[in-house]
Amino acid sequence: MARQSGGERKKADGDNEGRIRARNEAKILEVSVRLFSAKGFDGTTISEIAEESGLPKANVYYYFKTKTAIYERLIAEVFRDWDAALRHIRPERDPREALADYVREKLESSRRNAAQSRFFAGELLRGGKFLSRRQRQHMLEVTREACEAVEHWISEGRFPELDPRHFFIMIWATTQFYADFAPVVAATLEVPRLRKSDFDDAADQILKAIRL
Amino acid sequence: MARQSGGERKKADGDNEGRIRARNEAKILEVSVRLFSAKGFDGTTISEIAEESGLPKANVYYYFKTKTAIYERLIAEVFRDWDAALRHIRPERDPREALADYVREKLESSRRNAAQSRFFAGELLRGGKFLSRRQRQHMLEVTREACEAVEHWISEGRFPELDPRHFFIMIWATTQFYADFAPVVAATLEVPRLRKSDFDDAADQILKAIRL
DNA sequence: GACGATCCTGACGATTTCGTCAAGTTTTAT
DNA sequence: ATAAAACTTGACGAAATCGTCAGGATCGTC
Repeated sequence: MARQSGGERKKADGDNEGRIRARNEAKILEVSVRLFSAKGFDGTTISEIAEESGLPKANVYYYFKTKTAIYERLIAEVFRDWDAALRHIRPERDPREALADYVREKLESSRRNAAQSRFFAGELLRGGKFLSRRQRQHMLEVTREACEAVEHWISEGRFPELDPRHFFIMIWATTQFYADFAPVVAATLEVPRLRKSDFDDAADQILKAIRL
Repeated sequence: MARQSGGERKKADGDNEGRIRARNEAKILEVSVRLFSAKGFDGTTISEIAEESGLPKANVYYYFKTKTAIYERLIAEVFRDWDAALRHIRPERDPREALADYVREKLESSRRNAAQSRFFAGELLRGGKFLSRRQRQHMLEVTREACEAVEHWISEGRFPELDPRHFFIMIWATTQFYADFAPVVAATLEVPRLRKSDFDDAADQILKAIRL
């Protein structure tokens, strides 16, 4: 796609060209991810989304054909960044450093996008019915690659002899937990609300707890 | 089978005394926990619960005043067993053994009661709004006690110097993950469905991965 | 065998939700 | 200026849901 290069900007005297759609869709999605993550698919109504977006309901339907369309769009968006942090896991890197970067980035991104993270967790908890075959396939491939990197480390004796798949499951579970179940974590840590420093502590503790 | 205890029988020409209520409530709860865990509170309808219970809807309302009442009852039931496995963590035990027992029991119980586990996870994911103050308090106390045991081990140099609270969060997160996000785990392990042996492997790998 | 308690049930009403529509307004391009 | 495209909106219809109710069926006990 990316043909028709050269001048992307047209006239654009003000700065509105197709902007209205972009702005309104963004607003709807932003509100939706929060509501879906807090109340689930069925618990969220379009009227509510409309209200919190500052748009009349019929206008929401102008931008999205159905409630499911909004949900699917969100899945796709969240999924786009799913494996971002995993890119740190590469065979040529130092295992310790790579892992530290990975854990820190995963924690930080789930902290920053807590609503997205919870939204996605909720979807997976229900079995991930909205995930397309293509998306599942992608998850699988990325995981395989990361496992290969770990196996490479193990073969060189730079990493403990663990099943990399279980190892990654452990890391995912833990890093997700802090953002997704924040109230439980906060209660456990006996703080009113999780702050960045709690996430930093988490990263340190996780890395320290794992045999490396 | 083969029950028909020693002195259990009352008069009970048949064996119905208050049994009908017990049986029907149990059936309703059993169906509900499955449906709630699969579709959430709002996504589950009373008609559906009725249908799958083999009862007419009005009859469900005879046993439970509202949908919320069913949900709250389930929370209470699931919560009753929440800390069962934690009882293995006691200061006088050997840390390694205690932890092994704990991890194994937690994994096994979430495997055996997957629907309950997912149901509870869903509730916590949404912020645990249905948990009573008393229940939260109980969680906190039990956690504190377990942390004290770990601190005791640390003070004797029998355990790595970790923050026990983060440590337990890590264990909870990981053990829950296998049952709650079973489809993701199965995909990662590249098996069609998780079996008991996968959970056993998980326990071994978790215990092996943690620095002890 | 009768009588009170427990259990069962079809039909119903009030409300809410999704999604549509047709008619308006604003923006953009020529 | 003008016409097409993009956007906005109040009102509406069909369907689903929660929870109720009044009366009938069964059960347990004397």
